Amino acid sequence: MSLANAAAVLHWLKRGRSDVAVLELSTAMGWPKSSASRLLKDMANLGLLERDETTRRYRAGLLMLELGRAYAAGDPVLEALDAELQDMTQRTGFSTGVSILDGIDIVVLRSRAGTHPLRVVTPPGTRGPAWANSTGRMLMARPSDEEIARRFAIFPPRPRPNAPGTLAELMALVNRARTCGWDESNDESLPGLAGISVAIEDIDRRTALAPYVAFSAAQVEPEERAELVAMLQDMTHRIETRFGREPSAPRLQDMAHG
Amino acid sequence: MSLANAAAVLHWLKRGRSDVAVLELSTAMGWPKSSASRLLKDMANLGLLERDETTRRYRAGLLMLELGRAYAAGDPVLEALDAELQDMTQRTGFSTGVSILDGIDIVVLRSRAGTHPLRVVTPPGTRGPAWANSTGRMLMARPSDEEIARRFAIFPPRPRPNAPGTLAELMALVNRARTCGWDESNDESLPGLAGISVAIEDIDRRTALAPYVAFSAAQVEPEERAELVAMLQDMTHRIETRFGREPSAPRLQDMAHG
DNA sequence: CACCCTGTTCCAAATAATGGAACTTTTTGA
DNA sequence: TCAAAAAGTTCCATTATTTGGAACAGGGTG
Repeated sequence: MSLANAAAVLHWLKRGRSDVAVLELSTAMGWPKSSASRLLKDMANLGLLERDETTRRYRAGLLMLELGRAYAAGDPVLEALDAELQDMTQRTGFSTGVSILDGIDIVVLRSRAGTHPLRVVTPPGTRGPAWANSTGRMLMARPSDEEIARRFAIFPPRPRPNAPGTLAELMALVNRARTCGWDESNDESLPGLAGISVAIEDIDRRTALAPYVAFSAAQVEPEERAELVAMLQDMTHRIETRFGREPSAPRLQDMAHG
Repeated sequence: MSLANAAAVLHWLKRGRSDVAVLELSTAMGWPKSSASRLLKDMANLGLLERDETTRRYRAGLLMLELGRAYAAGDPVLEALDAELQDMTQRTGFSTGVSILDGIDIVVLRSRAGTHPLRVVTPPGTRGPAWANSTGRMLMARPSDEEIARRFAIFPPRPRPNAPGTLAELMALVNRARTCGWDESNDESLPGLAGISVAIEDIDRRTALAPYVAFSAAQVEPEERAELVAMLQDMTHRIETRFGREPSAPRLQDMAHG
């Protein structure tokens, strides 16, 4: 089934290497050399891959870039968030973006780098650990406890010591996010990286979107963080009312946050 | 041949609609309903597409976003350009980016929106007419005249009155770009949009990259444009020397530019 | 120059894709 | 509210395509 094999190649390219050689693929997948060679050649001819003639290796094609751009393009809630976040980055200088939940990961849909010296760059398409992210936990506020428990049946290793390492620890954070309507992370996924996020329901796509602000953990004092929380909550409130929906989350509470 | 059909679906999604329904695809491709239904379902199961359960329509999947991000990621010249352009946007407030040539089109690889009120937003993956773009003409400075003539055997319609409409007009602009080492466009592809760009060889990828600045045509005076040209040329000069190559293009000349 | 490593081509056997028809579900409109 | 049309799905025998071992071709290296 060549389609399944082609999809396997793409998924394999997604996780890890940016490049594939024929023999590499052959051994990794356990396919005969001839099959690997033929499949890669066919995929390149169809525009799914590109071939570097000098190294004879294959990489993702331009088609992927173009299709990736179209992902979620035109979604009204997402576009509205994106526009507001751009203003927020301009006013505060911090990096901002929007993520969604995919299994136990978050995937960045939109982002822009801040103007502060320490730039946090997570371009659209970046995947990260949902359990070690404020965005991930805000998005996990929606699914039921059972659903979350099922996804984390085997709990993944902590990316950093600060991240939750057990289901109980994660659920504590998720519950905090549920009651407060916002969440923050500190040095949990990447060294020195901190973030604050909220969440908003996207009716069209039947998922939730999590707008976020990211900054250096050492860079921002608690008072300023409270300010950022308020900005994010005001933003979602504005957008929810604009799209004729009940503002869902409570606003502006409990800045102590544990 | 299911792989070819799947690729056809992806290319079809790229050009135009963001959505496909079964019957739509069936009629567009001339396939039986059953084949269209099966293929779309299979592609969704393999993660190439996503299905909107309410509308029963299919769209590109997350996989495409993730593979798109990886496109050209890690290419040293591209990353260097991207970093420098980010500074340039911060200093000047204008939108900047990097494009490549693909046939008679340009495709944006990297971009960021400026801070000026009129924002020119062309996210990575955006395709545009190379003949009606300063970036496109800078990139066409490399191929031979014959090669260009072959690509434009049938000359495409002008996107705007200002754009070249014949091969002769295009070649005049390309030759200007060749001698000057930079090019500008004014209201040629999109109403009121102007841009300036240069080009740099990318040895690794065996293509040329065109960094650009984009702005509102009415917004920027000739003196400031000269300034922008100098900034772009200094940037490429810096990068060329950093990567141990002869600076190729002449610098800082003929600002009148026709 | 010969060897090893990687990639390509070939062809018969085996497997998976194809498309018409029947069937189910959703939408339309009277 | 209900019937008819439209859109989508499933089924299955036929057909065509994928598959993989083996032989072949480059190309770099000692």
